[in-house]
Amino acid sequence: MENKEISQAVIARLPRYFRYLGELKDEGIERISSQELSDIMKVTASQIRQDFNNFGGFGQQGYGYKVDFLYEEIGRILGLDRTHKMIIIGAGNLGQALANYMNFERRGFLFKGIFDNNPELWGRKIRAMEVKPMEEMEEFVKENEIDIAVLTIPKASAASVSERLARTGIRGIWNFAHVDLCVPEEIQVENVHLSDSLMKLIYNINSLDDDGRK
Amino acid sequence: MENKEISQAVIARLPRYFRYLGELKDEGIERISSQELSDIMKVTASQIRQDFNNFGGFGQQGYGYKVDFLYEEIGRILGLDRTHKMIIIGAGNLGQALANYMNFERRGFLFKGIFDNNPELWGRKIRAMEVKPMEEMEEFVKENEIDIAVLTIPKASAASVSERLARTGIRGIWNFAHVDLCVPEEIQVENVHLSDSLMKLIYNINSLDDDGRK
DNA sequence: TAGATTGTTAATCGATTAACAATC
DNA sequence: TAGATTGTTAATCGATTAACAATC
Repeated sequence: MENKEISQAVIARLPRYFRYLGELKDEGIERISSQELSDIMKVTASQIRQDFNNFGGFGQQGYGYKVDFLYEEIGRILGLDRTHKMIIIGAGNLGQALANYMNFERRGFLFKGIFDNNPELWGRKIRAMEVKPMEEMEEFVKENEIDIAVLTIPKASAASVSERLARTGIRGIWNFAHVDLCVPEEIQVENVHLSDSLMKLIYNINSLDDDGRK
Repeated sequence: MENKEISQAVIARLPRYFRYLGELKDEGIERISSQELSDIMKVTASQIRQDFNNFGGFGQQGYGYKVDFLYEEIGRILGLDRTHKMIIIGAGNLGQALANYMNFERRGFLFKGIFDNNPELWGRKIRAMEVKPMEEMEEFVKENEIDIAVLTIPKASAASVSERLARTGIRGIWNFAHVDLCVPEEIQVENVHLSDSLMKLIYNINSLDDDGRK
């Protein structure tokens, strides 16, 4: 697809563009200029044009961007035109919450299985899926050509589970465990460290009230 | 506390330092140099020293850093030496998962209430807390001096709820709703956009397999 | 004291913003 | 054609890294 390495800063902004364009589309808006989008999204028009141009010229001089087309293109860039098969590892509260979140399916994220090593949970149904024992994980990943594993397990077991996953040919790990995983570089890891996020919020709250303003 | 504005890039790294230092502490390690920490954390020693020095000199030339002391200091900087009162708005799967996550309490994050506008959930117990109707939110925040609201509600209601929250004197919003909130600047917002995170993972997976390597 | 390692300044790198020529 | 707005180059800004003097 794209070969010139795109910076993670740009990639991190794509889903937000995608979200706003989707909303514009739903409102029936057909065209938008970088300046108008800039006003709505509170980022510079310059950045918007730079970002889009990393992937080719999506606009038209003197006219702007076709909302529909741009939305589709960004979706394609993000890989949302394909489906992705996922399993959840750890059927605790968070694992179940993610499994039950319908909106992921709308975007082509398909939950195929959920695993836990607590026998009490085995067989319990979560959205058409039965919780399976961890022992069955490797075979399941291979048989069902799973792309992504969602790790919602305690930090203590994350290292060993991710090693096991690495040997199955999985391509990405969405990691909610509170550790940094160490996996071969052909496996992508996206971390969601919730407590880090909360700590950042706390810092910002406290830094604000010292001098009133920021 | 600190007045010279610290960049968000630095602040975002603090929780990770805190985590590694906690682990070192648990292992009984007393001192560490920026170079050793660099090896473990895979960031440059230079960055580590720069980051710490934003908040004052925590080390000692020729010796390094005292793990214990540094851990405490970073905890203090992040505000983890105080307690923070929180409510959860939206008692769906995610709201319940967060409510049940014990580890937050260990760090001084205290869940004081959980609200939902679904009458079927009212009165249901989640960890010593009864789910309350949304109508009681404002009064509850004021009476209990709540600092932070966790928004685990659908995007459609996020705007109106955050407006209501803004009038209660809340200081921060931990936003899991998939929209950008618009609140007065004295209220800090920390977004956790799960689907954005997942899209980023998808992009990185796909960008990798085109040319084998990155 | 000699050795080690910080704190801090200077150099580099990368990302953002500004400007404008190209062009629809 | 004239006006608008992109695509893209150049300028700026900020963050990271390197280097080294200060000092424990």
